[in-house]
Amino acid sequence: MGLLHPGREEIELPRVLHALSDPQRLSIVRTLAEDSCERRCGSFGLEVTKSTLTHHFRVLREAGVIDQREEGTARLNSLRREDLDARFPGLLAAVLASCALGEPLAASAG
Amino acid sequence: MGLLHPGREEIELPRVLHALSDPQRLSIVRTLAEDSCERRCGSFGLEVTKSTLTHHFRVLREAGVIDQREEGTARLNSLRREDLDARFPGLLAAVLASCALGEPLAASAG
DNA sequence: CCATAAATACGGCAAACGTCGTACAATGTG
DNA sequence: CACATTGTACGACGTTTGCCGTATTTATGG
Repeated sequence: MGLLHPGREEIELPRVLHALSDPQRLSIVRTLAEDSCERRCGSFGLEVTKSTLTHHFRVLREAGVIDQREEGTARLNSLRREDLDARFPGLLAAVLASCALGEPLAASAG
Repeated sequence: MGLLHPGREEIELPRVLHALSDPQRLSIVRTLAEDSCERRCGSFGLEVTKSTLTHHFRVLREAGVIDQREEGTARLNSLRREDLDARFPGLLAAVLASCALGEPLAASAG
C-alpha cells in the first residue's frame, strides 16, 4: 500500500487549512509539534475510535501536514515541518502559537 | 437584523481556519487585505450566485474574520485585522503571504 | 499454529457544506 | 408610483464530513 504523500510543491493552502480546522486533528498536530519525534497513531490520547483516528490521520497526510511511515504493525507519524515552512512560511508557527493559548492538550500518554 | 459578530475573545481558531479553507472565501479575504477599505459584497469578482456569496460572507463574519456593516442597500465588508492579530498573532499574515504565492486573485472590479 | 496488537478497509449514518433558484425586503432614482 | 440595485431568506440538491461498528490485514510473541 502506497501511503500517498503529496510532494512539497503539491501541498495546497486550502487543504492544509481544512485539515487544521478540526479540533481533533489540531490536537494531533500540536502533540507532534511538542516533541519532534515520531509517534504511533494510538498514542495521542484522543477519545475517538480507531477507525475515526485512521480517518483523521489520512486527512492530515493527504493534505501534506504529516508524514506517515510504516514500521512493523505500527505507523509512525511526524510533522512535515520543513515542507510546510518552505511552502507557507510562518503558517505552522502561527497556528501552533495560536492554539497554545486555547484549551490544553489532550492527555497524551507517551 | 442583528448582524452577529463574535467578540474578539470569542473568535475560535478551528472556526477561523475552516472559514479560510474555502478558495472563494480565501479570495474574499485576500481582496479585503489588499486595499484596506470597505467593499460591497458584489465587488469581489467571484463567479457564484448572490445567495452563495451571502453564505460565504456569513461564514466569514460568524467566524470573526470580517466585519459587516449596513449602509443603504449595501453591506460593507472589512477585515478584522486587529482582532485577528491580537488573538492569533501572525496567522493572518502567514495565510495571506502563503496564498499570494498561489493562483492570482480573481478579477475584482473596484 | 494461535493469540495479540496496531492500524486499515468498508459500509453506514446523521450532520454540515457549497451551490443554486426563487422569492422577498430595503433603499435609491426616474 | 414603478423600477432598478443590493443583498437576504428559505428550501432544495448532491457531496463531503466526522463518527461508528465490524471485518480484515500485517507483524510480533507464545
